[in-house]
Amino acid sequence: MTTGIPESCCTLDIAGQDQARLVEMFKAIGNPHRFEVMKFLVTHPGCITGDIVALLPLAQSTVSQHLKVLRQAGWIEGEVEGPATSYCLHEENIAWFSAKVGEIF
Amino acid sequence: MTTGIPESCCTLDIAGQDQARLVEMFKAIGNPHRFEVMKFLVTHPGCITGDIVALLPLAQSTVSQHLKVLRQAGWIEGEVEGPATSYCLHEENIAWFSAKVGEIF
DNA sequence: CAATTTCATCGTATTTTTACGATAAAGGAA
DNA sequence: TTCCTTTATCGTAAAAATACGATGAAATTG
Repeated sequence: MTTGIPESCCTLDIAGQDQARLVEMFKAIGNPHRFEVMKFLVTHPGCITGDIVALLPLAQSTVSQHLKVLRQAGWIEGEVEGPATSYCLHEENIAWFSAKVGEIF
Repeated sequence: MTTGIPESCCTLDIAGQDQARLVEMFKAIGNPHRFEVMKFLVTHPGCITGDIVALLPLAQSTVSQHLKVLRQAGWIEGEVEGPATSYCLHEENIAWFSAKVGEIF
């Protein structure tokens, strides 16, 4: 017996905490500047805030804010190294994101 | 010869129009209400605006606005049917999204 | 035709996001 | 210690997103 619902291109079979976490990741990466930061980190892992400030046409404080959004959403992680902070992609969370998107889309 | 850059969990190998389009899709789906609409459409393809209004704790005009955002980002398509509008997932665009995310993450 | 249903759009208020300059904290260099 | 570098945070202004009620257009109903 079938449901009568035609097959869909995706299931979107997700809910609760997982859904909220995924939506927050979507929101964080759904900004052109922040997406650029992510791209940059692929080829410049461990770079410091100043490198990212140089990349973007934005003030240092604004970049710092964008980095905070990416960090809180789980896309990146920052490590204090002396007076600087070095950033890397958060590989574990990105893998989670990739897997979830693969499951539901 | 290698680049000296350690392997990454993703390539994010995308640019230009494709990147802009993808970021806009991320942004549109990065909202809890809009994500719920997408989930609903999986199981209720062809439903009308009023069905979605009934789903969300929002005014009709607000829901209409969210539907517009999803439509403009390419997530859904609406078809006027008499006085109503019926909505479906935009399968082609969703397939594009899924493929792109799969490529770069 | 008149009344009703459905929904997109308009005008507007509120909230959130984005952006900047200034400041302060923390570490390294002189 | 005294500077200098680096960067997060604070305060605030501007822009964008979100939300609502009211209105009007379009199609169906009576």
